[in-house]
Amino acid sequence: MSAPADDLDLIGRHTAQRASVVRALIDHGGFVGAQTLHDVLKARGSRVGLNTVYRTLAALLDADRADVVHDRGGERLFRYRPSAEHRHYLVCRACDLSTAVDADVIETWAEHLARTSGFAEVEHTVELTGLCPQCCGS
Amino acid sequence: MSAPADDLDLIGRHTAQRASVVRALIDHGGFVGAQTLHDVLKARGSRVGLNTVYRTLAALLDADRADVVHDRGGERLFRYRPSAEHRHYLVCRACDLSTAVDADVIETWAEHLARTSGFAEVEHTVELTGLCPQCCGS
DNA sequence: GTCCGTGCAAATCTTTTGCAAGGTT
DNA sequence: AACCTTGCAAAAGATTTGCACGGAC
Repeated sequence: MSAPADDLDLIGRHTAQRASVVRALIDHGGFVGAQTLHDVLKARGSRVGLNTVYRTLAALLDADRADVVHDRGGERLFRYRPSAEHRHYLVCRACDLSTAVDADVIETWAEHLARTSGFAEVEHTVELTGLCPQCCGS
Repeated sequence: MSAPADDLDLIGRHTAQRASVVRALIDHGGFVGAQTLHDVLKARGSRVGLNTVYRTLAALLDADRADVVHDRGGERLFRYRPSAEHRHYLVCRACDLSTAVDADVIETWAEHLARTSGFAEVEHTVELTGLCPQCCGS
């Protein structure tokens, strides 16, 4: 079981609202939209404002404790990141199941590109989607 | 010089509006937002509706004649793709200068992932940003 | 002539912001 | 007590949609 308190230290003051947002994000286990997370919290009885959800997620991103991808509708989906290390994910387009993938190749390539392109402060985003074994069979 | 007529064949009927949208996208040379493109067209005197710009861009994406990236504000930026082949770009965060990069490594990695992950129809998006030589010096 | 594309405006949707009230340190 | 955080509502911004008209085939 994770300890949201550790994460809260990274994103500001300890409040019940932020704790419940972080807990809900962790419990969800995969990528989830801010509005969906808000709905989940409401269903749980947590009276948390939508903008608090947004701000908490933004703070987690700032602290490198969350990853973000764009879904096809332009909505941003967030996923909790237990460690502070950079990660990439393969997400199922049908059920949203997401799995972290080994992307050392990408990191190496990105570093090489940073050195040879003349560009500074090179950052990269990699989004992988597909149909998971469960979904491509059905 | 490119021939928009060839592109129009891919996206539906030949109309002056679509031609001007495609022409403007090509002339721009880099990534540009739909609304900005609309402004450019207005400045040129082309009375094209914003939704026509959106539809034309969507049609180009469908036909693999355009690439899209997300800027930090959530806006989608489009770039004309002369050939139908898959490409990746390194975009300057300051001036939007974009250059295509050699991403064979990525393609190979993505294919490998598709074979080993159990996922089907794996697609990938790679977005690279940095500060170009012009901008990181200033 | 038929059907698709266009334009205008309104609607939709996500995300951000203003401000007073309440909680944290 | 000082300052940050919350919540509500409204604003902002991008993209899509409804519908009547006009052009393409």
